[in-house]
Order: sequence, then structure tokens, then C-alpha cells
Amino acid sequence: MPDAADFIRRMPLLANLPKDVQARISRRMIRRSYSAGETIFIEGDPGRAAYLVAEGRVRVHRTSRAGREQVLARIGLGQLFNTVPLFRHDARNHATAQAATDVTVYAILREDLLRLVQDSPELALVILRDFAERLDHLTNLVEDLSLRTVRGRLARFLLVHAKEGTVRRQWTQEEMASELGTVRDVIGRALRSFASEGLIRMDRHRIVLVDREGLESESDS
Amino acid sequence: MPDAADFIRRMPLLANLPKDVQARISRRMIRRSYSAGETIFIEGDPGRAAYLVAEGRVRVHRTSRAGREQVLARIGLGQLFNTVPLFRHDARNHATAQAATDVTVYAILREDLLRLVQDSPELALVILRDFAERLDHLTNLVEDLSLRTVRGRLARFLLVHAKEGTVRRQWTQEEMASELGTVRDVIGRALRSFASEGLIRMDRHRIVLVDREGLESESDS
DNA sequence: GAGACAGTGCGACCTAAGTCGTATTCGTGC
DNA sequence: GCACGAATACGACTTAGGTCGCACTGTCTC
Repeated sequence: MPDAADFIRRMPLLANLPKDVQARISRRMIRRSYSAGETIFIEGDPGRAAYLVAEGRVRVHRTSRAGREQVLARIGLGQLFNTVPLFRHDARNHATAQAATDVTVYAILREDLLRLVQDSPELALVILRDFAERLDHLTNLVEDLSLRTVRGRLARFLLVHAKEGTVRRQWTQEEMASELGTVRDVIGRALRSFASEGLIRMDRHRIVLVDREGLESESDS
Repeated sequence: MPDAADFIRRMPLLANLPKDVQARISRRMIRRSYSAGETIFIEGDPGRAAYLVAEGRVRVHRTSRAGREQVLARIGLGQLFNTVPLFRHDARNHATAQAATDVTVYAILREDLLRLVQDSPELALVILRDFAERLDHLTNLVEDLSLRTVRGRLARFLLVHAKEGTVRRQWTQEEMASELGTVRDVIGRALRSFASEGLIRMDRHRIVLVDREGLESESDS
């Protein structure tokens, strides 16, 4: 079993913290594992802890009464999540977290982390930077949902997630839909129409960007 | 002309900071005024400063190419804005700020505020709390835009902004629309249909909530 | 009281996007 | 190879909501 202190030292986010802060954090961390699909916590429950991902990936999302999901964040190795409720009076989880793959996390209790933040401006700064990134991401998402069509959002999504002309990871249409605030069918239609217009090419479930410029002009609505 | 140090002492957000931090902040603040409608900064410009509102209100928004606006935050007395770019590598304003009324703000330069945050965990905590609130608001907005109809959003909006059965401030339909991610016409239609269904009543441009329960059940989609 | 202007009301129309049903393809395990 | 489930394709249909045109109303100014 890997050592918590050792883990912290290898995480870019926390590696630069003073040694004593690292030590205090690692003494407080509680290791937990979840298998793919399992729910880690539910929106509305008391927010007792924040988490640090040691292995695997986590999806943070909200669900409508009709069962439709909107993904708010995907959390990967070395990243924090559920830090928001720590700093609010109403300390409830404001979304649901689910293991996207088999996952190992370190939990840190609210009080412990708050005390650490008060004592360590360096740690505060780490969380501030994390919050700033998250705010940026959510702001972009709001702009997408409010001011862009599904075609526009999808075009942007493809451009952002493409590396060397192909979309890196294999996203299912369902996953893209829950990311972009729509449903599977609509994503499918849009992809097919992009393909028929020569903007992209399907290469056995990989998406190849053919006409980057076309996609860019498509991406504003 | 009111004194900056005196102003800080009266702001709930900053009143509890240690005296020396307050003094250092007030020494760094630059007072500026804008008249209603004026633009304070534009999305994409270098984010050189954060602001504290001393008087009036500010709208932070994004605009689509077609000219449609989505409001991200309304900032009032004693609140901070444009703090996000301070903590990002790409230090650009990630939205546009506009004076909603005649406004007086105190600007604090990026470097100054960053230095202060490093030295004062109390100030860091103030900003962390502010970020947490903002994240919560944006998360709710995303849920609204992605998972609720305009009727649902409007019902929720009315419930949230109602005090003693009437909506406090007089919002124009245009303002509500830019808040809820739609256009004036649609808000008008929805309000009229709420009224004809007996959920609300129009009392010369004030909105009176007649059937709270009805609105609540309307508010999930 | 005449304009002028901002805020609304309201009908006609159009389109993006959500819904449904069913067929097809793909990948994995046996 | 076959079977099975997951992921997709695709046509038919419905609807929320965005667009346009224009009329009405209240308020403020000169």
C-alpha cells in the first residue's frame, strides 16, 4: 500500500508546500476506494470532507428530476474536489460525485482542512488557484449553454479536446451530451452532419478534425 | 471625500481582518468612478486589478456575437469582483463588467493583492468564501440552463427574489431575460401565462406571488 | 400638451432541439 | 464462429423557445 506522505510529494499541486504542512495533511488523510459507477457522495448531504484523487477519475454532476445529467467537472489524478462546501455556511455538498473509473481518494475532514488553510497561506493559494480554474470552467459552460447552439458547443468541444487532429480519449456520445447539456440523439445528429459537411471524419470511433477553420467558425453559434 | 480606511472598517467582508492588513489594503486602493452604463473592463483584456464596490452596483456578463447577454454576477456594496484572473496563469478578465448604476469602486492591483493574500490567511479566507459563493451560484445557473425550461427558471427566480410575496426590486423583463439565459419576449410570455394560470398577479409592474406552491412545483422543469 | 423613449403586450411564424421507435454496428467473452 | 450488451444510426414527429412586426402605455422633458 502506497504511503500518503509519499503520494503528496509527487502531486504537482501539493509538492511545493512546506514540509510541515505536507506532513500535517498526510496525517489527516483517510484513504478510500470506490469501484466504477459507485456514488461517492450526494448533493444535499452534509459536506463533511474534501477529497484528493489518488487514482482514477471522478465525475461531479447534477441530475434533473427527469433523470437528465449535467456534468460540472471531471476530476483526475492529484486534483481536489468537494472543497466548495468547506467555505460555505450551508456546508452541504452542492453536487453529486460518482466514480467514473475505479477510484482511490484521500478524504480530509472539513475541520482539519480549514485549520490547515488558516495556518498555511501556501495551501490557501493552492485552493484559490483551483477555485479560479473551476470558476473559469463554469463560466465558459454557462456561456455555452446560454449563448451557443449545440452545434457551436460541440464544435468548441472537439477543438478543445483534439490533440494532433484527433480527439484523444474515446468519448461516447452519451458522455459528450451530459457534458454539453443535451441528449445523446442530438449529439449523434450533429456529429453526422459535421461529417457530411466535411468538417470531421469518423475513423472507427475516433473523431478526426478535417476542417479546423470550419469548426472554428461553426463554434460561434 | 470619504476615507478608504474608514470604508474598509465598515465593510462586513473586511471588517474582521487584522488592523495591519486593513491598513495595508487601504494604502493600496485606488478610487475610481463610473457612470451608469459605462464599461469598467472588457473580457479578454489583461486582468491587472481586482475591485471592491464602494457605491452602486455592477453587472458582470458575457456577450454572444449576436449581441445576446448572459449575466454572470451582480455585484453590490462591499463585494469584490474580478478576483478570478488574479489566480490564473492566463491573467485575463474572463468577463465584461459594466456599471449598472453610477458606481464608485476601489481598485487593487494584482501584485499588491497577491502579496497581501500570501501574508494574510484571513484575507485568503475572505476570498475563498467569496469564490465558494460564486461557484455555488454558477453551478445553480448551469443547472438552470441545462436542466430546466424557461418557465422553471422563471418560477425559481420569482421565488428566490420575492420578499413578503412581492418581488423586491423592479426588474425589467429584459434584465430577467439576461439573467435567466433567454430573451425579453419569452419572459414576457411566461409571465403572462403564469398570471393567466393564477400563479402570480401583476400589480402595476410589481409581481405578486399568488400561488407559491404552484410556482414551486412549476420550478422543476 | 406634444414628443420622445423605455418598457410591455401580443399574434404569426420558424427552427433548434428534444422524443420515440426501431434497426444496425461494434466489441467482448465464450 | 455465435451471442450478448453497449453504442450508434436514422427517420418521423412534437414542442419549447427564439424572431419579427407593430401597437399600446406610462413617464419624463421641454
